[in-house]
Amino acid sequence: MPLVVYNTLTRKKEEFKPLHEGRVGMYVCGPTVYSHSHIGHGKSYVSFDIIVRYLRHLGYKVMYVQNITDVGHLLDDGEDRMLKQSRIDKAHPMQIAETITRSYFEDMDALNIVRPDISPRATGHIIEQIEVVKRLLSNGHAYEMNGSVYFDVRKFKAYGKLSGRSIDDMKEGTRVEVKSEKRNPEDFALWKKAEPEHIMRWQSPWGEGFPGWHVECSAMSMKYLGETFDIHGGGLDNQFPHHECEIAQSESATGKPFAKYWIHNNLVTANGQKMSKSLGNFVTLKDAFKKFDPIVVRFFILQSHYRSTLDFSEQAIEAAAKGLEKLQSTIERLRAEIVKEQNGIVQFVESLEEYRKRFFDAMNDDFSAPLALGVLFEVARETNELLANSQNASHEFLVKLNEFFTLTGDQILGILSEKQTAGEQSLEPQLIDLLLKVRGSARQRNEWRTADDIRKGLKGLRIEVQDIKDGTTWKKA
RNA sequence: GGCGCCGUACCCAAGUGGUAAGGGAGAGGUCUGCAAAACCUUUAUGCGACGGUUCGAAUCCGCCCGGCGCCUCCA
Repeated sequence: MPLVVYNTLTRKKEEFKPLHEGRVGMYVCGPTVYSHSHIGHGKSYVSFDIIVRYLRHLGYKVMYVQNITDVGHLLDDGEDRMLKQSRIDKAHPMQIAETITRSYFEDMDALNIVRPDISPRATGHIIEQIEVVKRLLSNGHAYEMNGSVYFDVRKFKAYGKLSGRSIDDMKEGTRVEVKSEKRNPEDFALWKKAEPEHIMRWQSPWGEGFPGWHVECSAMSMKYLGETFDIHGGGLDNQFPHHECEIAQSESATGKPFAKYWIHNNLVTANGQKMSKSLGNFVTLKDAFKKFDPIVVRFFILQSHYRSTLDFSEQAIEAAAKGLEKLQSTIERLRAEIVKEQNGIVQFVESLEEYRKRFFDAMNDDFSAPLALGVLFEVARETNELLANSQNASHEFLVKLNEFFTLTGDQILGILSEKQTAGEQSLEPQLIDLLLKVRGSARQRNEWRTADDIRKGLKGLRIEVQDIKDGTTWKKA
């Protein structure tokens, strides 16, 4: 089964075929850096992380570009997001941008998200953006008005092809306000004239100003990936107008198709309502990490498909935490067992190859991580069964199993990291082992009080002790 | 008003024409000094309601009910 992806542009699943053999150019809309990321951002970037990891697993050389928006994102009242935050925090907008950018990467790293190859800042690409605007002016797709430049939407016939709407449909009931400066209300700003009090300003052929929000993505994606590239991703809430406008201005500027595949991830809801900064019903990743391991958050996100909404609740994420723990403890036991010499012959009822096939079929079907996870749980159940009678297992098979989990759970899904290699053995585990040895002999003498005290004491230090068939294991809680 | 999505067990969530994955919670059991883990068994004659197409529908079509998203701030 070849990889198929759902393309928003065609509204159906298509076989994935990159423009250039073996290579994939991928651009994903990054954050506007004015406040800390929340679970919704987590879902978005975890989803695209899976896509990048999987494409790389398939052997594609992926160039992954994800922008950082630090200028030009305007509010309803026309104020720049960054400027508004800088006024609130009494800080320079670039201070905010820097702080939040760092915070963003911190959160993404915690979620075990592979960093983009390039994270271009909008303010670092003013020249490139001006170039796009100039091209649009010279070929008649844009017009200048009092120091601002607007895109003439009526000149781009295909406007609406991504979001499936027509300009005429949008007229009724929209929030579009008629600004006298624009020829048509649906036109959007490519470049805005800076008022005297506006701090973020750059010199341009049309006077001092700043770029519009949409143009940064066109300029930066084309700079690093070429005028036509493979995948453009982003949140569903950016499908319109942002992505529609990107297509309009890019294709008008170059005369070439922009992105071949458009991938949109769905949103996180809380009590059925979209989690968003403006609604204020969001949980920041930093807050979530105080209660849950970041990998639990990642796992929670992967339990639903990227194109489905995911309803966030403590109950749901706690259930996820337990599920992940089950999976992790299976892997831990497997890896502990693997170092022992084993001569058994017993394997699974269903062959590992069958499971492998089901896993990759799931991933090939529009990156269905939830289905793939289901397969991992089934393999884990069989593995546990095998390990319960470990003398029956063949060493060779256990190694194969470990390879399977490493490839699928660690490399592709990013939730089952390989145990830290014991390069620098710290004192801690040695002390714990020593303590457990003492406890073991106490148990042999039926001194249960001592044994229980040690177990209780270690639990207080967040170390969980478990007695198993031939010995005692421990893990950090 | 326009465009679009969703409704599957107590909770989360796959499945998009062949007879309901997976996780959590609950119940019973095996193992066990106790605890924990693990394993086994069990929990939806039914997928919002009603019609229709079909040998066969959660899946396709129609209508209705309920929820949500976008329509120039959002991942």
